[in-house]
Amino acid sequence: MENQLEEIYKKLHEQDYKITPQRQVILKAFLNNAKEHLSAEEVYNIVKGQYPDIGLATVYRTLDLLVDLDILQRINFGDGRARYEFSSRAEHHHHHLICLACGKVLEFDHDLLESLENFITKKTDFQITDHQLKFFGYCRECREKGQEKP
Amino acid sequence: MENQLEEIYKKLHEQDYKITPQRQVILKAFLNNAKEHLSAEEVYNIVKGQYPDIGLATVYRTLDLLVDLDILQRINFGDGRARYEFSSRAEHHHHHLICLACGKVLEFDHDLLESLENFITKKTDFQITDHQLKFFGYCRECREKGQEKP
DNA sequence: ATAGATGCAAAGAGTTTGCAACTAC
DNA sequence: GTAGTTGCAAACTCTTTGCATCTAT
Repeated sequence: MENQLEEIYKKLHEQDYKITPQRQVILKAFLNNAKEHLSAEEVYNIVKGQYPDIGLATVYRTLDLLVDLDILQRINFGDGRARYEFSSRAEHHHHHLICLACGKVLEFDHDLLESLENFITKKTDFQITDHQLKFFGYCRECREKGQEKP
Repeated sequence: MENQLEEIYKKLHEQDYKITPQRQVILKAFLNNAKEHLSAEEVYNIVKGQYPDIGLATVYRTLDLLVDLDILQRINFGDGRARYEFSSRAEHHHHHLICLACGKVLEFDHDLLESLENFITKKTDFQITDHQLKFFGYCRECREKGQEKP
């Protein structure tokens, strides 16, 4: 986990990007909240604690950079804002279970979509580099606490 | 195809929604462009031809209504705007192949995700009602016309 | 007749950008 | 020293909302 940060710094260095304190606190926010899917605003709020002068624009620019460098992956859960998680986590493929009642996002590990990818590429000549599989439904907690949403 | 419209009108009637000319032209826009994944603005531009006084807000309100009634399904392809397709098409499940170079969205028919849904529900106690599977990559045309994006 | 629907303009939310000041290298 | 980065505010894009007017039933 700690040398994940070193590797990222190295990657930034190699591409002549500077390792600014702002970028450091943003990366640490993701490391410290590895189970979350943080939005730009959530990152901003976390990071303001350690670096109060940071601007929201810097957060957006850093997130864009990290996505370009394939360090973060941008995901959209349909709640009107982009969310981010480490790409390295996406490599051991997991899928997202999005609760339609409370909006919570659970994860489910599952690596068996490669065969489908190969099949599709064979059939359609579309070269697949990545996939995202989302399931929508209702989590146990929401089903238990009343049937507001069946 | 034509009685699909009748069914939708019936559904609107049953729920005491009025069948206004604006709603009619919007629905027809989707019927006439069944292969597209139209955005609100695209619908607006199509529909202005037949009904020049229509407002963009009406398009948004109608799309919301049709999503609520499960006639349309809202999809997000990561291009910063919501897109829509008939839910009935989603029922015979197909997945979206999104080209990272040109943004084109191809489709691939495939119905075999139910077993995975059942497996996940069993494992996690998350009750799944729907899923969305997107593949990202490069279409043949973009691969052929130069390797701008490898 | 009347509940619901519309068009317009203004407001909101999320994100991007121009620019002068700053800083990691 | 300098190219790259930052914070701020303004701009932009997509979407939603308030309200007076209109209309399908």
